[in-house]
Amino acid sequence: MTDDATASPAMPAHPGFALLLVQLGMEGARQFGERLAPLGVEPRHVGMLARLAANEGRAQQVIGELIGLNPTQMVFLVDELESRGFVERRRNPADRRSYGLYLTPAGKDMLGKVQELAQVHQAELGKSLSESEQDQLTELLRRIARDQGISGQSLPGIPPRRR
Amino acid sequence: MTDDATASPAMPAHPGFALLLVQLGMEGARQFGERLAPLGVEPRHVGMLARLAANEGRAQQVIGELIGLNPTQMVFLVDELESRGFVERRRNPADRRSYGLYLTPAGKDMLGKVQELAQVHQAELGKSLSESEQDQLTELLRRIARDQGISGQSLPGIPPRRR
DNA sequence: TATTGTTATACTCTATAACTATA
DNA sequence: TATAGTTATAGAGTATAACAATA
Repeated sequence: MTDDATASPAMPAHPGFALLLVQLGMEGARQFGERLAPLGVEPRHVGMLARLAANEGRAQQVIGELIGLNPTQMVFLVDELESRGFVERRRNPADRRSYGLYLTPAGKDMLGKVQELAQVHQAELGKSLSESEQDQLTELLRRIARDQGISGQSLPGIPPRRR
Repeated sequence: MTDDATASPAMPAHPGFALLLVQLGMEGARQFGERLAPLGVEPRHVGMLARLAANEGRAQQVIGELIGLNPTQMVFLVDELESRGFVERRRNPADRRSYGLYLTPAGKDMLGKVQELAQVHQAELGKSLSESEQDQLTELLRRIARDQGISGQSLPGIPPRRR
């Protein structure tokens, strides 16, 4: 484990919701990653694309701060997205040290596809529950997330800047 | 991420339960790891201890199979637990190539403490919900876990043997 | 020859620090 | 000198393959 983002409260026959959350979170992430693979992107790319869509034109390191990635990590991630044609670096004429990051049309297409995929993924994951049960679940999880300081903008898989 | 067990379905203002599960799973695991730290153990040790308690005396590689760890990983993990005095390797007289693994009294103590900690952890995580809401949540998550083939014995953080 | 456990090796990831070009 | 971005380097983690002892 990296920062050890993995845990296993001891294992009773009927696990509590804390252990279930970890198990389901990891399994869900894994499945989503598999669904993503045919599109030629990985989970980390998706988080970046989504963030970029909301912050077009801002400098690389500024966006890195928002996501919780250091400059080095940003370089590699943006390199990957640029080589795939999803992101464009444009020099800032006012300060030629910095770049503004922009989604290309292909990047926007990809983001749209990914969002569709996310819906399919969630439907598959929740197939055992009725629609109203899914709403219930969502509501309960949102309450926990809110009280744990997890926003809709928090990116899983990208550790928030520590210390 | 490792096997990239992390995902981020694109990020709407009101995230669905699939994204919430990943976010909460990772955050919960992280918090549990922090609670564990003062005891001198890490999440992976805990999963191992729990598995061992249910399989005392079986050979190292047999238990590794159960958990989904290869022989190399088992050596390191058991080394760590042995150096902490929680696990004992005993030669099998019938087949002197293999060891049986046993929890020491200290190991059982530690497992007990960890289980208490897990309860505290879950109480903290669920503090925003009433008791009946927590039961509801647990029930909904169990249904999903069952249909996704996740057993109470599945260890998060230790990828199940693939292929 | 096959199997248990161990050690050695290579590969990936991550984090830190050094470098460049602008300011 | 300070900052944006990049590159280089070192450490941790993981996976594969070679190895010694026993069967």
